[in-house]
Amino acid sequence: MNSINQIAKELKVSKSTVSKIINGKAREARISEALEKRVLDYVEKVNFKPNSLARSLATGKSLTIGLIVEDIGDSFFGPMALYIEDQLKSQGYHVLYSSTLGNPIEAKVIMQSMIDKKIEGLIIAPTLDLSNQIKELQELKFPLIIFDRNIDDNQANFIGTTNYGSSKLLCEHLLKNQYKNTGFITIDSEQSQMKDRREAYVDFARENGMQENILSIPYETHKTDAIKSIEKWLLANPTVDSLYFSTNYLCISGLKVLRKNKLNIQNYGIVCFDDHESFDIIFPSITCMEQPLEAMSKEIVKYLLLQIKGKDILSDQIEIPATLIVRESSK
Amino acid sequence: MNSINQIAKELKVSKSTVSKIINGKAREARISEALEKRVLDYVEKVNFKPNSLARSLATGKSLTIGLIVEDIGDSFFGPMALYIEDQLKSQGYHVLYSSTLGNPIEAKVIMQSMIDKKIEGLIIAPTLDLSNQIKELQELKFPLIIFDRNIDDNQANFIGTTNYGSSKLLCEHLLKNQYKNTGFITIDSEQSQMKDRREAYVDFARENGMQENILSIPYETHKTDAIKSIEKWLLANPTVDSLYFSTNYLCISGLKVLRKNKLNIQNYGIVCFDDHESFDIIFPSITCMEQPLEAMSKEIVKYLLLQIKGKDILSDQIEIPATLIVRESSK
DNA sequence: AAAATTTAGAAAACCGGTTTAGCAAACTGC
DNA sequence: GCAGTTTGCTAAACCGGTTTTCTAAATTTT
Repeated sequence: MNSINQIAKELKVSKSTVSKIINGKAREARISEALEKRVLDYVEKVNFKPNSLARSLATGKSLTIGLIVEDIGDSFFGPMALYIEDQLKSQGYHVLYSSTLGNPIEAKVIMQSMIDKKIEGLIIAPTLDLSNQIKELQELKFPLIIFDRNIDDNQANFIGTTNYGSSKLLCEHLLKNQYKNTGFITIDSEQSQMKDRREAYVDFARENGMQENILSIPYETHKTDAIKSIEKWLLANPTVDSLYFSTNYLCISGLKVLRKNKLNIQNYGIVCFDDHESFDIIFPSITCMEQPLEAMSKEIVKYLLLQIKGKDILSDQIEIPATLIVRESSK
Repeated sequence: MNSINQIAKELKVSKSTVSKIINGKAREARISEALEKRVLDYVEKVNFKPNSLARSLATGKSLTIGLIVEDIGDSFFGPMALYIEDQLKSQGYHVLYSSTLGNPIEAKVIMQSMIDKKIEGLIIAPTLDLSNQIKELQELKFPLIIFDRNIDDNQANFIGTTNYGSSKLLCEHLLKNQYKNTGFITIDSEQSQMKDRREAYVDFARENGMQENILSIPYETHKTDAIKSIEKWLLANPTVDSLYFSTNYLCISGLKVLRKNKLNIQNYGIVCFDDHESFDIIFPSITCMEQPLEAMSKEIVKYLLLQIKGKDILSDQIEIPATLIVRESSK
């Protein structure tokens, strides 16, 4: 390994001189072009790369951003992470990411560990129970973006989609298509995006004198045997004429149930919050609200950089509209 | 912010003493229990967290692993990343990840940048054209795992699935079910996993005197308008009685084409390499080879840690069998 | 031609830790 | 009771950079 010290020794110049030249500050440090060239040539020759840990320690800049999601393998967070990374990369930043799997204890450990690593900003889809940690960071004026789901009484920058409004649009869409008794299948989560979707359903039902049929599946089981609960519930609620799934994976579970029980999918109106790769290849194709992934990721990066550059913490709460994609399942 | 220096000054002890106590080396450094307690209490009180950049610089250990995939938003790499992260986390490591999107130039930049950040090991699904960089690392005895697709003449540790063998099994499966003229739809990629799958198809066709029908879609277009090429090709090859898609997203594109053209999916036998969430909710459900994601990620982490701990570079080439999942589409 | 500036680079301090060497006091052995 | 050890801790060197301060020589000013 070669260090700036060795180079200095080899060339019989001072390490500060080498440092300045490497960082393109030769002119302002009034270093002769001859020496500059000599150093740069040598650096090139031995393929010297400065140790970025040392550099970060000295400058206080790590050029690293933390990204904490629920599950990087998920069809929402995975693509979001890709977009975010792509944009941050073009600004010279690296991404240190981690998945919480919804566990607040794990989330706290991850946050602390990232901060210990001197990340310059944090983008987080918070688990429940993270308010204190987030507020601490915010008081320290630490660049911070909350996304996807909000926390109570949030003073930090938030970026997400219009969960309440879009959820109502989905309900409305079903009613317009003559579905008058919608079942709402969701997970039992107090996360804001889930609460908003549910509230909109409830409000809509009340406003229109409709029956409220809600299946709330415990959060922990949602990806394993949610199927069983849905099955039981569907059989117990034969009068329901349409189904609104609050997430795409619940919808997929629901579709499996319908297939398995040889229930005719076409007898139901089906809508879902969030799109999925499979929704337009199956029959009937599934009507859904498509979240604005790219637009959200752009705002996230934009606001984070504003905070980092401006050293001013922002508290804008931004909701980008989702798009209703009408397909066969709701006709 | 508080540093070890400030703590030392505050408590009027030497910083080396503080360092040793913080690192649990009080006993072996023969520091009295009284002093140890006094320091620990103070550390607790001011909530001191050592600067991990400084620590890494001093110790040469960053406890960070680089993970380079093609696309973190993909249904193969996303879940793989989750598994890998999860296991590395339990060993105290962090993950610095990045997506190449298949671009070798980008890949090189990412590799260099991760190395500059003093990662302790690298897990990479290489793009083409990365042999030199990889060999350099390997000569430096740098802990390194190649996964998913291999590189030519690889001397480094490789972990993937049985692409050739499993591909043959898929062909065999179709033949056993009386499909005698299979079309193979793939991307025009020289990556090893793709080459292996294609070769198996070609070999099988020759061994059984079957016609070879291959559609090779240019890599760049594969996720955007692959659909058009598939459409054209299908219409131009009416005698094909079955379709073997070399990846799940190609299969999804293919299914869209079939639907769009009102071609009866059931007239074809369909198989696909790699499973997908949607394959058992659509009709007909799709027969596929399921890659052993969890098993592969376990081997990856196991071997990487062996290299890191043992300081011995391994060159085992490991292929974990994929599982044939028979569904309706091939009956 | 002496004083004041400028030039070109060296030296030193610092970032915040770890690690090795050093050292006075207390303890042991004979 | 004095050398040899052990104890308990401090001081200094180091990791590999950046940044501020310093200085000798060259130039300019007056």
